[in-house]
Amino acid sequence: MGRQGQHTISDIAAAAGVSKASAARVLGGYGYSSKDVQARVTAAAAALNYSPSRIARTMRSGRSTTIGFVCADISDAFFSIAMRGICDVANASGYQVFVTSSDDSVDKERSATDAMDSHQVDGLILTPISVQEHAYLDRLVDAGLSVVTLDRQLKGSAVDSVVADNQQASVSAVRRLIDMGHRRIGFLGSAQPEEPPRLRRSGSGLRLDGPSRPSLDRARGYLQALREADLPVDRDLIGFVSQNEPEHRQQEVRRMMALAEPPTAVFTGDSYMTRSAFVTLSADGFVIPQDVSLVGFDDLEWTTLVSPQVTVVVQQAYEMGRVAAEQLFARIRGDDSPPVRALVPTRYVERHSVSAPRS
Amino acid sequence: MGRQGQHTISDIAAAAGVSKASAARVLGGYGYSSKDVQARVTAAAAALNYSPSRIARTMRSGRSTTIGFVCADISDAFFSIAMRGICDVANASGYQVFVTSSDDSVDKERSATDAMDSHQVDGLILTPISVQEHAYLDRLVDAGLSVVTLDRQLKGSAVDSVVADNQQASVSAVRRLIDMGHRRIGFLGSAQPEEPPRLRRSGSGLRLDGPSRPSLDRARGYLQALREADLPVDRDLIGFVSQNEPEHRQQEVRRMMALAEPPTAVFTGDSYMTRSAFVTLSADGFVIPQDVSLVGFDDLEWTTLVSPQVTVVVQQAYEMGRVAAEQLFARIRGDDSPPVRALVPTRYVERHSVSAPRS
DNA sequence: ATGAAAGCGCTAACAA
DNA sequence: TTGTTAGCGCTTTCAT
Repeated sequence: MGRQGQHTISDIAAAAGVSKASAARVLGGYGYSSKDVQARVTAAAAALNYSPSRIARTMRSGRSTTIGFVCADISDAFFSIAMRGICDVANASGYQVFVTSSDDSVDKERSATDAMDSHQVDGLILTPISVQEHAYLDRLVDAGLSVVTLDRQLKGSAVDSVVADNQQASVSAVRRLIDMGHRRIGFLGSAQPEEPPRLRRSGSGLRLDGPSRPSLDRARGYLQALREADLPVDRDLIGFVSQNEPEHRQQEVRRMMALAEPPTAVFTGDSYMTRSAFVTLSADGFVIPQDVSLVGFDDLEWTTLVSPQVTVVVQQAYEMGRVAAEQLFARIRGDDSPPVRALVPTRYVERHSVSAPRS
Repeated sequence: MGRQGQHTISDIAAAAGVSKASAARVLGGYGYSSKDVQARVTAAAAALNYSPSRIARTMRSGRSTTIGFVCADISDAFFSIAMRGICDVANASGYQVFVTSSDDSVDKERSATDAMDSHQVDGLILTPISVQEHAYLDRLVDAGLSVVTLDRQLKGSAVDSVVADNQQASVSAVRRLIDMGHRRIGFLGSAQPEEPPRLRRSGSGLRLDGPSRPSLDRARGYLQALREADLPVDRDLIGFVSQNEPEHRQQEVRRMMALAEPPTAVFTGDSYMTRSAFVTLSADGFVIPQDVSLVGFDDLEWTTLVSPQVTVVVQQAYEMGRVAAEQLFARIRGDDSPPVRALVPTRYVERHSVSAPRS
């Protein structure tokens, strides 16, 4: 009897009249054992309601059958849905999963990953804050830990990543607006304060430098769609709001709509911006879509309950979590093929916030 | 060097020129050690970037510094927000937390708790499916595991629970409607298919038998408010919809509004029912609140974005998770006072879906 | 096919 | 105050 009255493998072995090693072989499902021994051990385990100590197993084997998920904020809808996908895959393989929120703080992220490492997780899924600084992660990877990043990709690191097809999704959404006749289309997105977006002239248009990030890739898709349609890019029609200055979102919407030539359609790069745009436009008396069309990112419940219902590009959060976990388990099982960058498709859901521009 | 190139306490001891035990005392922060030894061990640990193996520590000490959270569905807003509260408390104490969704399946709940037990969690927070059958939980509790239930209470079990002040919140909300002049108030709630609510005549009114559950306690609050105001209880103004028949929600709203004397106000017992009521009433041409007032439970984002904004009773999910974790840690630290039933207050947020009844 | 024995990294008695 | 030693429960050689 070990941990608080639980039976140990020695109890089972004794009850079955075999050695610890034989009992372990049957219970662990490895090595050789005769039918007779199998039956006796199985019976003894059932009779004593035996459940192996995963801790002892981890200690000895080095594998814990646990993984970790470190995201910005588990109470955020996107992450909690992705978490569900991760858990479903993990649980199906007998794994348990640890979760921690990093609040977009590099320190918290670091201590979370370190803590999980000290619990010897077999793998880690995370949404890294900084796609630039990841030395501490590389150290874990070098030490043999399997890592998959979700929603973001590390720059210059050889870990797998799973992201939505952000740029292509944005190209399609903006192209759709162009096809309907819009010529002045605004883009409103968020930006990481630490790694602000840098727009640069490039020939006739603008180019967006820097690493791949959902917010930036969506802006890139916007620029690409304009370029492909030979439409001019107007710097005034592009707005980035720092994530730690949410009060600026409304200001940015107002600035854009107060332009001498305001946009006839607005494409927003994330759910917060979509919400701000919808609320601000409505509050300021703009009728959607007659006065201005709106296409947003992410499919939150409210987008179907307001009037008009909002046309959105949907990120498949559950699917992204599922794919990330599948990829992680492939690595845990020993797959050592080159790093992959999985693109999870998005869906364009047309509702009622888009129409052709007024004459 | 142990687990994939990590240093062990022996490495630190050797580097510091002391015994394993001394190094352990310094690193583990227990027992006696001289300043000199402390300094050398700390320096060695820092130099070698040492991080203790929590697995080995758990093995030896029996405490894992992990807890588990088993909820119905981690992608649900209520649970993911509660999870955040749990994590914040746990992480502040150096604990990691496992999460699993049970999908309201007794089998999944059972296998999830068993799995967590085999990982030797120091405590468990869960939202039990059945408040009646909990033999397997009692077994874990008897074996010394600390357990706190969240949002639901086990009937006839001595474990701590943390729930919203459902009945009182409902009394207040319904009383507010009564004070505004409403006499015919409808109640619409959800019910567990396995443990359906049983309404029974009791004197002049109706009584609701069965265990304490959020959905039932809210209905009880509704009944209590009517009773206290000496208003008659009309069975037709009470509707329960089974959770696995969501399509019946709309039917129930329509049935009630089609009554010869329809309600002038509706109180809904959960977020799903609130949503259905809002959508159905709007779709059917009822103007809220002129034709019918609406008070809902839970404060989801959409309730502030629709028109009219919905008056709600807010459950403080984060706070509930926080309180549950605090209680759990008190038990883990050895508190053996009698079981507590913590009531987390709700907030009544008046918005624009309520007014006095028409004449 | 089975058993004996070593040992994963740490903590906790105990001895010095 | 410090060091020695014995395990926690399991897996994994290595013999048999």
